[in-house]
Amino acid sequence: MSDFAPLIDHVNKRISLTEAEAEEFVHAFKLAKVKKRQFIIQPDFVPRHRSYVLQGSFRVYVVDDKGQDHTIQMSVEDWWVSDYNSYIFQKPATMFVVALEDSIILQLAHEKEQELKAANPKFETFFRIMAERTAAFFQRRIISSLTLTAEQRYDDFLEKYPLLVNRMPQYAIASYLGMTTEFLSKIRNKKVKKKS
Amino acid sequence: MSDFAPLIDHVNKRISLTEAEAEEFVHAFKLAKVKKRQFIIQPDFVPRHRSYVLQGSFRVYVVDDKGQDHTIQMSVEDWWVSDYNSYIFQKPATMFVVALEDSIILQLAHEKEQELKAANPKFETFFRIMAERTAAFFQRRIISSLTLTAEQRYDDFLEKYPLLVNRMPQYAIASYLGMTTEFLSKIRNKKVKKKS
DNA sequence: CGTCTATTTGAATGTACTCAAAAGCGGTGG
DNA sequence: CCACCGCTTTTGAGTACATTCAAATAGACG
Repeated sequence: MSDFAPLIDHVNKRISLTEAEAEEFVHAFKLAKVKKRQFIIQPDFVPRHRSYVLQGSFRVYVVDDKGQDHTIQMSVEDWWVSDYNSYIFQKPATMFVVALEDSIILQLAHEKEQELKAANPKFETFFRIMAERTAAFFQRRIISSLTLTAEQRYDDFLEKYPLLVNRMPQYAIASYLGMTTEFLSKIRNKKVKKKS
Repeated sequence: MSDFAPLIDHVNKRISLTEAEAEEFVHAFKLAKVKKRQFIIQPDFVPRHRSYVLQGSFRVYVVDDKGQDHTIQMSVEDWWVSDYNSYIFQKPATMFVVALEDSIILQLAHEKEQELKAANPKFETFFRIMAERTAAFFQRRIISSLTLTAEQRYDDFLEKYPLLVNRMPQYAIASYLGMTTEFLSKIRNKKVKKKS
């Protein structure tokens, strides 16, 4: 039961549930343990779940024609993780989702999500709010990629996600911000010099 | 009444409404005519509506520190237009939304939207689907900005929105794709030469 | 401790930008 | 209906931000 407490809190921040509703909601989820370096989503397979991270961290990335990979999302505790497009539309994934540490997640199967939404309009509201926030989040990222230089994007990232900086590998952050690992390294090094 | 037909069709593609529901839905909207170059959203004002475009076209853009503007969205018939973040969270806008042609829109006030969602779970579902598609759309754009070169992004745009290419000014397309007008002009010119 | 992976460093290169000026185009008024 | 004005697009030269490639160093894990 206590495994589900963080998820219930998470949902209650967005809509307010009775105890029975909370019970019903979390009951749709399945606890899963994932080892470091294990993939929970791979290209060409239809993602059957979206997952709420209880413990650990994940990286979502795509690989382009040249074999370079680009981080689409990083997830830690209290975040969700999936190949958004593919999960929502139940199409074959185009992304990899890999655990960066040993992790524990709560998985919601796509059909269970449909049942929840059909069963109670409150749940429908919850997923609507989730989607809106996701869209808002993505849009902010688009704006930052259009308006900022590589160094500014990194500064922005530092400010918004100070905790992620020390937890995620450099190459993940660099490719999330749309630059090479080498260039991010140079930016960081320049900053260290400036401070002294 | 027939003014609302395209909107009803639009909604019915995503959820199915009875006639009475369709009536109730569109009744929340207000028809507005907008002259070319007129702004329907400006920074610092809280956007009171989101708008469905019946006729005409709009450009949504932000202006950065250096005074350069970046197109966030372009909208034509059967699309929605707003400053997404600001409308959803009812915060002061950070974007400009301007009519590129004389246009006709159906405006939905934020409080009316809340009433619709509260009145009928189907409407809640509709807005959830809208938000999901918006998020999916934004994510595709993030991926293209991370993985493609300027020329590839333009090719991609040509393929996805052949109709917009001839209707939108070059500078709008260029800044939507994250490049300068000059550079897009050079890309286009290079293609013309190749063809001959 | 040794191996594998991640990060740093440097030099050469490239993609896309800046700035400036010319050309093209469309709308408006005489 | 033409001529002009303002805005958009084109063109070119010089430049900058960020990449590529290669090699060295540091760090993590078994």
